[in-house]
Amino acid sequence: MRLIECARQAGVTADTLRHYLRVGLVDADGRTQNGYRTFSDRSVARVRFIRGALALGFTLRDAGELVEMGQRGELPCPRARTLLDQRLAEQGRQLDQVLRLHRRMQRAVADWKRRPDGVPDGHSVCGLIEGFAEDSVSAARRDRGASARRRGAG
Amino acid sequence: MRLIECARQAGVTADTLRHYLRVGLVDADGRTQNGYRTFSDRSVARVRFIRGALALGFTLRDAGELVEMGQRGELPCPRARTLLDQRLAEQGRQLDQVLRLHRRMQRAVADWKRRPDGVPDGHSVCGLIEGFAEDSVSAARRDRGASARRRGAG
DNA sequence: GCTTGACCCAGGTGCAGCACCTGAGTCGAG
DNA sequence: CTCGACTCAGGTGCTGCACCTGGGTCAAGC
Repeated sequence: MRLIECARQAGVTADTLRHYLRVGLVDADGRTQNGYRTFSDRSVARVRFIRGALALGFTLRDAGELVEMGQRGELPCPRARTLLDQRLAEQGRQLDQVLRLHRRMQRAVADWKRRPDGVPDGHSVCGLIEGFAEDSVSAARRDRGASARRRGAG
Repeated sequence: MRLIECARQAGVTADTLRHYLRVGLVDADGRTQNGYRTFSDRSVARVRFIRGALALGFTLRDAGELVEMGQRGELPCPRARTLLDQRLAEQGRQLDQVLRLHRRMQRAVADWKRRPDGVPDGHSVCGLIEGFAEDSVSAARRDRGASARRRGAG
């Protein structure tokens, strides 16, 4: 089958499948004379696996690693357990940050209802943002500092 | 002052400031003979404003728009209110998806504790992921469908 | 045989928001 | 005049695709 049929059977767009080809997560079986790629059911199954992995919070790189282990005859499941634990922990931290940002935004919306628009005095761009910034920037700095430390440790 | 000093006073890295220069959010005052960029206190203030905006959930593009309005002598605050409402709504949807993913991942972790590693039978890559996929892929498809509809409407 | 139109192809670029890298310049100390 | 610590400018890489360009395919109709 050709690219679009493989994509359809796997439930992804042609662009998505092409992306997986580019980064080496999926290989075509071969090429027709005019250069079109051909695919088999195995490719469909692999794309489905990748989508399942993404839906569980794995990265594309993780999915590639697991696929390669399978190809080498190793058992990917233990590695999958380890990775899932890692990704869940990362997700938790990310979730934390999104929640923090969300609360900041809610506070800003509420706060701004009680404030007039700033005057354009040449020093400030937007008094609302700058007025709110003293708290929120330092809060954001704390957040970023924490994530930077995590990256450094990882 | 030179690039790194401006960055330090604004509380960002040199790379971040260079990024803002590249995308046109900040301009240097000029160049020394050897091509080094020079900055003034106004640049520092602008970078601080951008960081404040980011910390409130605005995008870099939003920040650029507000800055330009200020330069044209318009009052950016009303626009900032509108944008913040938009960004907060988007954030809420994103938060929703992250929460969904988080719960999926937690369910998978719990589920996998009761399951043995799959056998490498040549058909499947990782039985754990593929066994969990039937639910989660369709759930993820619903999620993506919803976000795609939102993109289409926006 | 030739065009029209609907689809499909491959490979390139763009997105957000930077971080990292390369190769070169600067500048005081020895 | 060399050494080393620091800085500079501009290029590339990251994630996971979506969109674009310029062409090929193929059946239907004249």
